[in-house]
Order: sequence, then C-alpha cells, then structure tokens
Amino acid sequence: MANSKSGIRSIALQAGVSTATVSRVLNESGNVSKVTRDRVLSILEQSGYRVNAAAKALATRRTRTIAAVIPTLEHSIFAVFLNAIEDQLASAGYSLVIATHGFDRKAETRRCNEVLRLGAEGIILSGAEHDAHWISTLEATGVPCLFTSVHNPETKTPTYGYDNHALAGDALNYLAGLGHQSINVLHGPCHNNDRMQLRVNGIQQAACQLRHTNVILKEAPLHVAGGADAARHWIKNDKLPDACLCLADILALGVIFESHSHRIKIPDDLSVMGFEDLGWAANCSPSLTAIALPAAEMGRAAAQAMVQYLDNGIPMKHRLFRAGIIERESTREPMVCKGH
Amino acid sequence: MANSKSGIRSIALQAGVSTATVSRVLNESGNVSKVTRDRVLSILEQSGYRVNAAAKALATRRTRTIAAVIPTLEHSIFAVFLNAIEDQLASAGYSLVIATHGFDRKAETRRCNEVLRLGAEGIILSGAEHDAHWISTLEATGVPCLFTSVHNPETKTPTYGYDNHALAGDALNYLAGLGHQSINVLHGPCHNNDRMQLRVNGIQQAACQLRHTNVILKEAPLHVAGGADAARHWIKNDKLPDACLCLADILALGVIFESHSHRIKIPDDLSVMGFEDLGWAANCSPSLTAIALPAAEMGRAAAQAMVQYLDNGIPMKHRLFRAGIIERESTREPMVCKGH
DNA sequence: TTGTAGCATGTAACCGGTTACATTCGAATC
DNA sequence: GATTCGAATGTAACCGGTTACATGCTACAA
Repeated sequence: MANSKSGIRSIALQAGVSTATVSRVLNESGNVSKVTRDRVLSILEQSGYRVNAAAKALATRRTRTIAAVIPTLEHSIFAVFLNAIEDQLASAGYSLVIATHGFDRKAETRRCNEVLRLGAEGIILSGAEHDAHWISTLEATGVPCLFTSVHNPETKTPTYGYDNHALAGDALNYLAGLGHQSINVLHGPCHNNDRMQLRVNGIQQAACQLRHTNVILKEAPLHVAGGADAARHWIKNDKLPDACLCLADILALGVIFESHSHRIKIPDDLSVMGFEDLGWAANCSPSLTAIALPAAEMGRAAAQAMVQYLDNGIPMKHRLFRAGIIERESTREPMVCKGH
Repeated sequence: MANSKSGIRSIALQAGVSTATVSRVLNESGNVSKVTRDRVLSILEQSGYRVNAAAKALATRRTRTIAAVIPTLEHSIFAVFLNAIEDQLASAGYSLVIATHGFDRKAETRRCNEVLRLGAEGIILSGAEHDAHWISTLEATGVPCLFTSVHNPETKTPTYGYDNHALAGDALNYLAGLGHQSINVLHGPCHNNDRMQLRVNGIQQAACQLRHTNVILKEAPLHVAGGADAARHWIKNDKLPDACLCLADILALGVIFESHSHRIKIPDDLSVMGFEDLGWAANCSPSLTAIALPAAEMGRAAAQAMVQYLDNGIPMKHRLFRAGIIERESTREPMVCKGH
C-alpha cells in the first residue's frame, strides 16, 4: 500500500494515467478514449474518491457558492424567500450560504465580509439601504450583489423587488374606498428596515390625499404578540377604529386573535388587512384580505439572475414584481347601522 | 505597478518581508517584531487585502463550514432551529450551509453529498432515519454527523433531540386525564419523517392503555389548510370529538380557525392541543395548550457540540431535551352539561 | 572567547486540483 | 515515403495560502 499520494494523484497512479487525464474524466472535458475513461471511472468508483472543493476552487477561481444575508430566518417571509432561492440555486449547481444579522447594520456588514472571505461569488441582500462605504468597496471587488424586496431603479446595484411605497398606499386606499373613516395602520420597526419604512412613507403620503379619513400610524414589535397588544390597547381604551391595516401579516394575526378574544367581529366591527399573504392568510378565520407579495417568485428569479450573470455574464437589471390586493373575508364596507 | 503577484505575495513584496511573515501577522501566530507587524498591518489595511478561503482551506485542510440538511425551511420549527444554529456557529467562527430535500430520502442523500463535496466539516441532519448505506460511508470518511429532533441512544451517530414517542403519549394522556372520551389526533405525513412517525406510534401505544377513551388518528397535509380541512370534515359530518390533539402546531392553527368559522367554541365545545409551541401559540385565541419543544435550545446545543468536537475533539454524546406541556386556554375538562 | 539559547525572519515544499503546452502516434493526404 | 493533422495523453507550472526547517542575529553565561 505504497499510496503516499492523495486525491487525484493517487487515482492517476492506480489507473496508470496522468493527473490531467483523471481531471479530464472528472470534468468530462473530452479527448479521453473510452477504454481509458472506463478504467479511470471504475477506480474512481471503488476508491470513494471525492473532489476537494478547496483545491478546485483555488485552481478554477470559482466556488459556486452564493450568499444570502438577511435579517432573520424567523419571519416566515424570509423562510419562503430563501427556500425558493435555495431550490433554484441547487438546480443550477450552486450552493447557498446564509447569514443573518438581526436588523443590525454593523452586523450586516460584518456578516457580508465573512461570506465574502468564505468565497461567495455573489451576494443577495434584503433591502436597498446598506453601509454605503462597504457597498462601494464591494463594487471595487467585482463581486455581484443584488438587493431584494424593494424596487429602486435609482440605485447602482440592481434591485429585485416590489414597490412597497405604492402598495401600502393601495392598501390604505382600498380600505378608504370601502368607506372606512378611521383606519389604524400597524407597522413593524423601521430601524434598518427600508421595506417597512417605505410602506410607512407610502401610508403617510396616501393619508394626505384622503380628506375624510382619519389615519393613525402605530408601531408594534414584529410578532403575533405585537399585533395582539396593540389591538388590546385600542379595545381597552375604546379607541377601536373602523379598520386596521397591518403592514406585516404576523401583526394582522395578532389583531385577529385579540379581536376574537374580546368578541369583536371581523369584518363587521373591524376590517383587518394584511401585507405579505403568508400561507395561512387564506385559511384563517375570517380569511385575510392582504397585499400578496410574490416572495417565492422573487427568490427564484433573484437566484436565477445571479446564476445567469455568473455563468453567462448576462447583466442583472432592476426588476419590479407586481403585487396586488387579494380580497378575502376580513374586510368589508362599514355597517351603516354602526353607532345608531 | 509591476505587481504581478497576487494575494499574500503581493503584500509581502510591498512590505519587504516574506510571505511567511505576512501569514504570521495575519494569523497572529507570534514571533513577529512590533515594527514589522505594524508595517505589514498598514499595507494590509490600505490594500484591501482579503484572504482566499479556498487557498487557506487547501493548506490547512479546514473549511470552518458546517452543513444542516433539513426537509424544508418553510415549517417555522426548522426556521427557529436553524436560526439558533446559525447564531451559535457564527459566534464560533463557523459558517453554515443549508440544504433542503423536501422529505425525499434520495434528495437528502444527494444534498448531503453535495455539502460534503463543498467541504462541510460536519453535518447536522433532521431525524435519525437516513440512507443506511450512505451513513456508513460517511462514517468511513470521518466527517462528524449529528441527528436532531429525536433522541435515540441506540444509534451509533449521536442524537440530539426529544422523546417524541413519550411526549405524544403524554399529550394524549393529558387530554384523557381532563376527562375527554373521544379524541381525534391529527398528524402530518410520516413518510420520511421519523419524528412524526414516533409521535404517531406514541399515540397508538398510549391509546391502548386508555380504557374509556376513543382515539381516532387522522393524517393531514402539514399546513394550516390541512388542519382546517380536517376540522371542517368533522364538523360537516357531525363527528366532532371532545378534543383534538394536533401533532404539529400548524394543524392546530387550522383547527382553531375552522372552529371559529363554524362557531364551535374552544375549549367549551372542543379542546385543542398543539405540539411544538411556536411563537404565536401563546398569543392566539384561545391561547394554545401544547407540548413545548425547545427547538432553539436544541439548535444552539447541536451547533455547540459540533464545534466542540471539531475544535477540541470533545466527542458528541446523545442528548435528551426535556419538553413538557404548557397549559393554556385551548383545553379544559369537558362540560358536564354537554348533550343534556 | 566560545557556546548556546531564543527571537525574528526567510526559503521553499506542500495542500489537491486545473490547464497550457508538449509529445506521441496512427491515419489520411499528397 | 513524406507530410500533415488531430486525437490521446503526459509534464509541470500555477492557484494562494501555511509551515517545517534553515538562517542570522543578539544577549548572556561559562
């Protein structure tokens, strides 16, 4: 067992060929006779050979790895998004590394550097607001980057996303259009979350156009309890609006639960609207009217665009994903008899 | 700019030292005078140098990457679990690669091979049932592996998880103990999901011990609609039980929603119990009694164990995570006047 | 003065692949 | 028979780090 060589050299030795030939067999790069290929393949098979990714990456300067740096995995919308990315990348022969930063700008930059150091060939980021200095150094390195969940043709880095600003306005106008005159808008923290900030801005702008509607914005932590607590506060203080627009589905879920606990009927006593359209929205009680974001579609497309760029040099362009209102049972026009 | 060298050699050239010294500075391995170190550091700084992970991995035979291969990211329980893993790994200087297989055994094996080829130094798998042949070849390679979500001291590969079998029995006994005589148990598909299978087995065994209780098992697809559809079926056919035990929280959510739609009162008309205790369980209406699985704790511990093994050679041992019933408002003893 | 210890630093092999270029050889063409 | 060509294969440099070992130097003890 004078097998001091390892890896491809050992295979070459056993097959009585050169490392170049083994490499050619492994990569199916042609110019190998059938007998030689078969011999090498059989030895490859029985030796349980596995290529060393590091060596290959070093030689080819390719890692076939793409990174997604996101705030957290715990919000379902990111899970849906990542699942789609992962799927798409896997079928293109790429791997996905995931890093989270918990809505912390510094941590985001740090994690980005880590995945870069690790060899990521491309980076997918949530939102369009990031450490400007870091983005410019990234540009200098030539590593492609894609911003997601927002659409902003102004940025140099391509964005794949929605028009959060307009969609929030659409949602508010929809409720106002039903005839609601007092609408509470519940949103998550905007700190380091430009998607949410854009939605809030959209609400503010749309609210200015509405003459006969009283719009109140309120921030709540982004989980069910956040929505529930806000709703409880309104109910306890007799400040229940006609309608409640939640700029994240999870908040709507809290509002629905809390309303149910206090025998507030949705949509008769309160219209509730969500934003995202997560899996349960169609099946809750009452089913939730919401802005439906095509998160999975966006994830697939983003992954595909990145792969197309890396494999074929096709440049990534900004892309707007249409989203719209799915009308369900949680909203209706206000009851005329209310307050009589 | 006669700078033909790249990476560390270019730095060495500019600093007028050898590559060995630059490497020593980079890795803080000592034996470098302060003046030299400062000079190298300043050049490192201004040149925007970034180590090549592939080269480093090739030279050190370490990638500092760990893989998690899971069924899907879309079930919240996995997202919680992975978030914890990612967190823990990041703080230990490791990276996480994620691969999903959609409850497909073949795909799982394939994805495992992919992450291995990519250089993962350790693999974390969901469940204890996997392609036996592949597991044995994995053992041969010496790459450490950890099974999670189940506890089974019998397997050679260490398991970090719960006693799903006993917990399901506990849950059933809890409901029976409240006095319920007809209990429907809703579970997800068991195909390639030994966690779920163990729970179902636990139910079957516990049901045999119960003399005066009628237990019916029913499978439903693992999402809100699955739970809702099952509940609707019972309601429509006038087969509503006293209590419904859902072996995944998401099914309980569907049951709660559907019950609400049909004015079935929980817990008065129907006790509902979940399994997992996801974030919303404490805040739904009524709040959900459930088996609380410490998924995040398990994730953190699993990541830590893997790191301890890789960094310090401390062997991984089977570990059982305690889980218990969280009593909330969705369950109560049956109303004595019922049916009078 | 010589020997020795220890710090700072350099040299070059090595990790395990890829690939440009060279070489060999048989078949086809002139 | 000489020339040309292309397929099959080999040689060895290279990717960008790490590190065993060698070297030079200073300080201090014998």
